[in-house]
Amino acid sequence: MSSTAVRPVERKTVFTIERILGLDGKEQSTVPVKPHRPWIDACSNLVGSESQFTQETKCKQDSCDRPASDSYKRTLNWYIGRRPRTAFTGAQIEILESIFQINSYPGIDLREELAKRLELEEDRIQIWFQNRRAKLKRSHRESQFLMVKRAFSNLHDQAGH
Amino acid sequence: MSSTAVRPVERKTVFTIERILGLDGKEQSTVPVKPHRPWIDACSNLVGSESQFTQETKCKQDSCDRPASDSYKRTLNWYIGRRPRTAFTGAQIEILESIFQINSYPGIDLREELAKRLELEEDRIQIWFQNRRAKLKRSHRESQFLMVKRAFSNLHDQAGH
DNA sequence: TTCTAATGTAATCGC
DNA sequence: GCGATTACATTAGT
Repeated sequence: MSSTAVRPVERKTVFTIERILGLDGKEQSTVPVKPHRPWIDACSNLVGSESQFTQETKCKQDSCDRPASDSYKRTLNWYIGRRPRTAFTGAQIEILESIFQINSYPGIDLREELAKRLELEEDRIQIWFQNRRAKLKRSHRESQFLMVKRAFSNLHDQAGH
Repeated sequence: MSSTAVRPVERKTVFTIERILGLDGKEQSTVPVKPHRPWIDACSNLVGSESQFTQETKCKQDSCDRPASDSYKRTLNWYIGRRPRTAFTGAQIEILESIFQINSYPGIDLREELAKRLELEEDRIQIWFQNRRAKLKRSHRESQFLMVKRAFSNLHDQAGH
């Protein structure tokens, strides 16, 4: 496919098998790595331990691909037992937000303190601040984009008349 | 002389947790975080641009009101801020489903390809696959639940006689 | 009503 | 820690 053929018409890209399977580009080097799941211990050590991962991994990732040729990799060992999503209460969010206004990079001691106060694990706090910073960054990027766009519109308007 | 005077309080830290928690909920001049609404650019850059986001955030909250008039549904402000629901055609669904059978995690290149073919935005494709995966997972959970329930019933039946 | 497109965000992985 | 991506819970449109 990649070889140059003497064709008058260059065909558009086609649904190749590789592409549909998400295999185009590279081959899978799927070494199943056991992810870090500390909270699983409590609830699932009764079942046959050998089938737990082989089965699950397979059924979720038998179609999982390698880094696609022109973009990102979704070649992660697909989440086997993902931590149950934490639902923060309104009061917790309120506190976290107010801290965030003052310090968006709380050190370990402040995080521990918060964890104690809010009755959350320190890990949840850390993740929350990470995601919160990402959100802030997104919003900044977006408003910047809008401002640039608007500036261009204004230029156009002025030039047009 | 050698011993320092006993002071009841000597505080150097200003931002203690207590302090931060003490003023919770009062003056958070939080910069309103803007949601990601790329499609607004295309259709509403003529209107007064300064009110665009202030309006939209609140209208999500109390949007659960009746339309003032049925004919103007689309133009009323409770709709602002949410992408109009995409209605896929049967043919589009058919293709998407057939791809999904093979690969439920299409990479960016396959998604772009699909987008071109089906005349959809790549984002619609991505969201579709996300929702489709969620649906599959739901159905798996449900059937598993049924199987477990049935197994229990059988146990009961056998034990009961 | 049911199903599902869209949204927000917690959790995950790789760097 | 960050960027990218996913899963999950929820809202809302048809």
